[in-house]
Amino acid sequence: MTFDDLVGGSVHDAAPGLIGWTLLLDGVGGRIVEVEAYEESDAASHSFGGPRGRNVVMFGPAGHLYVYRSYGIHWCANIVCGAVGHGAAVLLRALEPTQGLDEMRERRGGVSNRLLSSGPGRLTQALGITDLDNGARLTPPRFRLVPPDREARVVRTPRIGITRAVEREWRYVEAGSSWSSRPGRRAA
DNA sequence: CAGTGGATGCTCT
DNA sequence: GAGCATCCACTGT
Repeated sequence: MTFDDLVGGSVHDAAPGLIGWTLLLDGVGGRIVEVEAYEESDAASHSFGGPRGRNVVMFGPAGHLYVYRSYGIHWCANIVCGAVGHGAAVLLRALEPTQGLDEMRERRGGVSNRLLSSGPGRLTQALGITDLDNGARLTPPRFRLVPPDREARVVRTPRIGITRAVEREWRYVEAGSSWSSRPGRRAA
């Protein structure tokens, strides 16, 4: 399975399928251990109601980044999925840091390894992703996506921090990972 | 451990 | 003017 095939299909296959892939930006990053799926028919999604304003990238080609500002302070990054015009994306919620830890620590203000990239806002800060990357293609030389070297076991839970469509269990976490945004809690 | 509240800017009503 | 796809510091067990 290539990255293009994975993200080019349904976001509901791409989201769990991305667990275990390694994301690198200029050689800094790690294993994807937590994501959430969003799509157009989903009241919690920025793409709900069609392409307007900040969400237009979600309706573009798969394999590009959709970056938005969260709570006025943080950046959050998504991988656009599915066919052009469908408004689907996978929110990157946590990485297990594997490469460039010194650089991540510097960008994150010297926090512990556990907090380097375990959370959507932390992850973008650790990798240096900002709105300048909105719409960027996830291709070399800047970005690299490396397939899993072993099969990841994935568990499914409700999404975090939303108030609408809360009954949809579209959050996916690597089973047993201590690098998710809330390890040690329910369905980490 | 759990719970609360502040920071801060963009989108939508 | 309200409401966020968040994080951190602080409080109280």
